[in-house]
Amino acid sequence: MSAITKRDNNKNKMCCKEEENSTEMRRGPWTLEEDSLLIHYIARHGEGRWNMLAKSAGLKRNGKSCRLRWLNYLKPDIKRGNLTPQEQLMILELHSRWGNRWSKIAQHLPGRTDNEIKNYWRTRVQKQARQLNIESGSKKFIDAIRCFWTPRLVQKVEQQQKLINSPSTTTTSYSCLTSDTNLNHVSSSSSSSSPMLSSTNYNNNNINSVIPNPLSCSSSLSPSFQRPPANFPSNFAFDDSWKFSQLLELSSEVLPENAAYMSENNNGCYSNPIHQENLLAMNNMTSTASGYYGMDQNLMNLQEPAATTTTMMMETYDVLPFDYYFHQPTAESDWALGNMADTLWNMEAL
DNA sequence: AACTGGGTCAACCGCCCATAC
DNA sequence: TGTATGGGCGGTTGACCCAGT
Repeated sequence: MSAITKRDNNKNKMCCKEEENSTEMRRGPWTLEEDSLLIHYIARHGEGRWNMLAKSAGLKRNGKSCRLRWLNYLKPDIKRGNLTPQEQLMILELHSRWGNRWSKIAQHLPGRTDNEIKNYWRTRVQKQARQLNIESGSKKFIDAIRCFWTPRLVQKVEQQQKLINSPSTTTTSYSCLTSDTNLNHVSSSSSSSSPMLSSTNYNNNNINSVIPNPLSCSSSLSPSFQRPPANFPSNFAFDDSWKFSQLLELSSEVLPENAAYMSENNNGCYSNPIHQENLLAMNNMTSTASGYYGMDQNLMNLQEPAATTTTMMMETYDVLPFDYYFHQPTAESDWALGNMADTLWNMEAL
């Protein structure tokens, strides 16, 4: 049932309450009349100064309530309906970067509100974690997302693209996350964009090679973080010509099978030395380290993105493919990967 | 038909920060 | 510098829906 219908159901109830407390601020569900007042007032005078706006508009609401109603429900560009796989994928990606920074995440999902994303995370993602009896934010949870849910969503996106594109073509335009301008604003002043999320062409065969088969995932993975292999190209750099397919090709050629190591801090959180020792050295770029669900951001020395939006996004996304590539599940999480494979792979999108 | 338990999501709460004075 | 106010944010609540019994 839509919120409007729900609101209508409450209308009589609220009206009665309003009569009782006519001099007090109203609370609870908004009526159509209130919505209309707010919409028309903002259309004439614009947003902001919410307390004053509430009074001027003749609403018996406090400013915060008006602001919330407008931003989460009435604003014209609010997108309705279920989150698409692309959007779900985006949320997983961005949450891995920023944690529960819902408003920040919402900025990169046009038409979606922080409240909606927060609800999605709590009702879908955390629910799945509970059902699997794993703590959301735990390492097992991270592995589950990386090894199963994300590839599953990527596959869904891929299937959608196949439907859109000619079935005869062998190369798919992986533009899922920019197709509806999700990231256009992110890299607005630069031609560079997220390796994982950018509009990038890649070969279907390579896609299949990096989407782990859940049933073989745990057995084929090294039990810890991996150093970049010795033959990893030292001149590899993220720049405008960077293509996701490059990494996919590398993944099949130089997937490290030894020199595994990991570090663990006092809190049992894993730090990723790759960022400090290798990626920084190789690519001379800013480490964003944390990136992983539930990690202590102080311990991980998470730096808030700098100055411009473009810079911020480049800095934060650049590491992503390496995270997915090198940050292999640990031995302790192998149980999860093995035991959860069937459950997760058969699971509908979050 | 009535009840129940779980899921969803709009709305609220409380805290924090920035700004004005 | 201290205080008041506005606004933003993440966490939580509770009304409602719906499927199962």
